[in-house]
Amino acid sequence: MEKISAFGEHLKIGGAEVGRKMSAGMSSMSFTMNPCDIRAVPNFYAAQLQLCCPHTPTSYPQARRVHAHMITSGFKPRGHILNRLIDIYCKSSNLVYAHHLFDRIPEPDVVARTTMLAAYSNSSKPNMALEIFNTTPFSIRDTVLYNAMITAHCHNDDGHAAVKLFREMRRDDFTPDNFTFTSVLSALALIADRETHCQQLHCAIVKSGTGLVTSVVNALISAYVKCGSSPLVCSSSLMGAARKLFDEMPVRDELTWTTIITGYVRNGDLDTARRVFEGMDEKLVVAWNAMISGYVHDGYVSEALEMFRMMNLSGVKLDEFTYTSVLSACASARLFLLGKQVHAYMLRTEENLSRDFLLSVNNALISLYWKCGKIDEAHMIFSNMPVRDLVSWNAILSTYVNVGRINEALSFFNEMPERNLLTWTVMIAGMAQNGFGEEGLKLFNQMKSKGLKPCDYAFAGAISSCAVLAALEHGRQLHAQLVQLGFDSSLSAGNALTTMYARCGVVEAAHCLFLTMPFVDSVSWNAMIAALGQHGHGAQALKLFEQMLEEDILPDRITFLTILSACSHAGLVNQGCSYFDAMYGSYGIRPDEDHYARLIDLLCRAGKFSEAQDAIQRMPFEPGVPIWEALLGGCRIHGNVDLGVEAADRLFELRPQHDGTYILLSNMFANVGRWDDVAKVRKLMRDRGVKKEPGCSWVEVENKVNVFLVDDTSHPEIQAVYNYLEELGLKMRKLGYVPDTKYALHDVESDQKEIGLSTHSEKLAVAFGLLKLPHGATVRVFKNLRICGDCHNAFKYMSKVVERDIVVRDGKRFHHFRNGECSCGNYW
DNA sequence: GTAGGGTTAG
Repeated sequence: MEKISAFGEHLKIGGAEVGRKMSAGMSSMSFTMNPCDIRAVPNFYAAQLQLCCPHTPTSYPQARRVHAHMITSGFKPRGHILNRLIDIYCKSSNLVYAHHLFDRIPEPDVVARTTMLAAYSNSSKPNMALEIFNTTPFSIRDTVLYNAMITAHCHNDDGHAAVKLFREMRRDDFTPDNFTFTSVLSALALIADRETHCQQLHCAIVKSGTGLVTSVVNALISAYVKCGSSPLVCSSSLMGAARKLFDEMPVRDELTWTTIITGYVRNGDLDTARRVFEGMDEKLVVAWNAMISGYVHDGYVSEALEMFRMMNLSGVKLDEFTYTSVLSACASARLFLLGKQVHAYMLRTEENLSRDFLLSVNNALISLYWKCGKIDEAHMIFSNMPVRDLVSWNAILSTYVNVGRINEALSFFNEMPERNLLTWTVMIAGMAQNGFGEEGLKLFNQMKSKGLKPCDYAFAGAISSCAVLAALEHGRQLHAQLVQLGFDSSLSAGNALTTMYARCGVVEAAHCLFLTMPFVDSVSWNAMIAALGQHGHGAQALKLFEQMLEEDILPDRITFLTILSACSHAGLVNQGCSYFDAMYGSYGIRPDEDHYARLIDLLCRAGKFSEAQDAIQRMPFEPGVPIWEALLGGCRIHGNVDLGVEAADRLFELRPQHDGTYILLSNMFANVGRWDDVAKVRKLMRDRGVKKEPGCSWVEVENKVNVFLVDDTSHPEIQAVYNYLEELGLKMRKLGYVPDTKYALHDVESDQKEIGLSTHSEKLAVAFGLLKLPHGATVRVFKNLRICGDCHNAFKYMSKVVERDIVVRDGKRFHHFRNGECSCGNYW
């Protein structure tokens, strides 16, 4: 035997000298063999490859050196040596190279096939994995191959396929082993009707004799836990089954403990999770992390931070999961300084932070910064990141979406190297929140055409888009799809549907939905209270609010905004004022400018101008646009010209290009017959180049949206509409309707007063709806601007003449006209 | 050759 320390000098195989051709890198190798014995060669290579430890950074260069040696020496690897090479290439992410080798094997054995299959599955290439499986002759298949394919289906999020394959392998007499059970159990998390499967698998495991194997019981516990977090089953009994397994298993390992703890965390039982955690002898990082993230997820920020402190004291090494959870806790509690301290502590104490460590921490930092209102700083972190992943992109996208900087968000969206379901969902919801309903629906369809299956959040975004557009039929269709897909118990979708039905004018449907939702949160309550308020059911809105308090749901700033609006719409001044006082007094929520604006609105509508002015004086900040707008609106209703002019002046300073102020001011002058001032306002508007947003109304008929503008002549059936309006006008006048010409000025550009009135867009849309919708059906019309006073009056008469309900949503609120009355009680 | 726990983006 000859000791060889460098290839270059000595190695000869089969008489061929190969050493000089080897790369310099080979000189680091050292091994012993008999160069004359040709039979030893495969063993020599096998031993060399055995030294390459997969998943380590050196395995790939080592394997390449050995491989290069084979090539130059003319050795053709086969069997287990080839399989080993393929395996190392796969595990060091050199899939192309591995495939190249695999492809040249005339009849690859089941081991080579399994290796390649798993590699494709791990690299998100499910079709390639499936192809390998399907082309494997039945005669050489074995349990391991099936196990790998079941796992591949799991990686592809196809739980049903995994379960189906499990059934097939049993039918074909392959015996499931530990790996089979752990894999198929993890597939259950992906399917909806998992509970039965879980119990059946439990039986099969007991029968198979693997029921006491720790890894199998761990997977079974995990499966029961995941069944329990499905909203439609009784979680306590399933958690009970999981706990029984935990208590009775002979040997527990690290995974067992963390599985049961995360089980309790996921099922919202943090107290039990904590007790089990306390029972652990040696508390592992993963268990600490599970507890911290559980507390963060359920909003127990101080407990999460306390856990973090204790963990740090216990001497366990903190990892990126710990830091990201803690930073997320700081973000959700808006504890900006603490978050920065945690970050600083990490930089001070942790050494040699890996790429992945920094990546996930930076991702968490982006959301800490934006949630604490520091948008530019969040962007700075994003820009300075040496590597970004999808999470980073989604975080920065959410940043801009959430502050309503939709154009910037859109450019991030377009720039992103890859997108996932969450990306689309954020963008769709962002469009809807910012009033771009059409764009929201367009993105929703685009997402589907890319083959992505929308989740309930994505549906919620699309449904909100329908709410913006008042596209009731479209919204109903999405609702039907939700039910078909089994998302009908989803909280986010339910909340979106409540709002959609309300904003499309069907407050009854909104209420019905709210009452049948299996789970509700404060958003649901807020949505329903807002729905009732917008539709003029002030008393019902307040009743629902009281009910919310009785059920121990804490009101938030949004709740009070909706309550104050409801009081304002229904003229409930005293109640509104006392709720305003209770906000801080009883619930510790400081009123912000929007709350004050609603208070001013409430007071002004009731003509209490001195109280309104007092409130403005008392505000702890300078009044801005919402305050002056509310004041001007109230002044218009009550003809308080002096105060109105003052408010308008402030608005001209703050927002000179906004048309609404000019229109309100001009209407106010018109109301009191100050025509010279009306003319002055119109001149001012012209001089400043301010254009009035054209009035536009629409009505949905047979799933088609029909849009009407002022003096419309473009709609194909417009002549019939004009004729019908004339016919209605005669009947209305008989009942006492007199057109109010001063509202003609609502449309500043129209000089033909009475004619102008009869052709307001809302009148055209209502008439069209009455003509086209089935007899007796409620007509629902939507207008971009506030409804005109004369139209408001006319619709009251119209509802009596035609004996039908007419619902109009204008820029501010809903009006339900029935039998000569309007639900708004003439506040609008 | 195959499996199983914790994180950051709504």
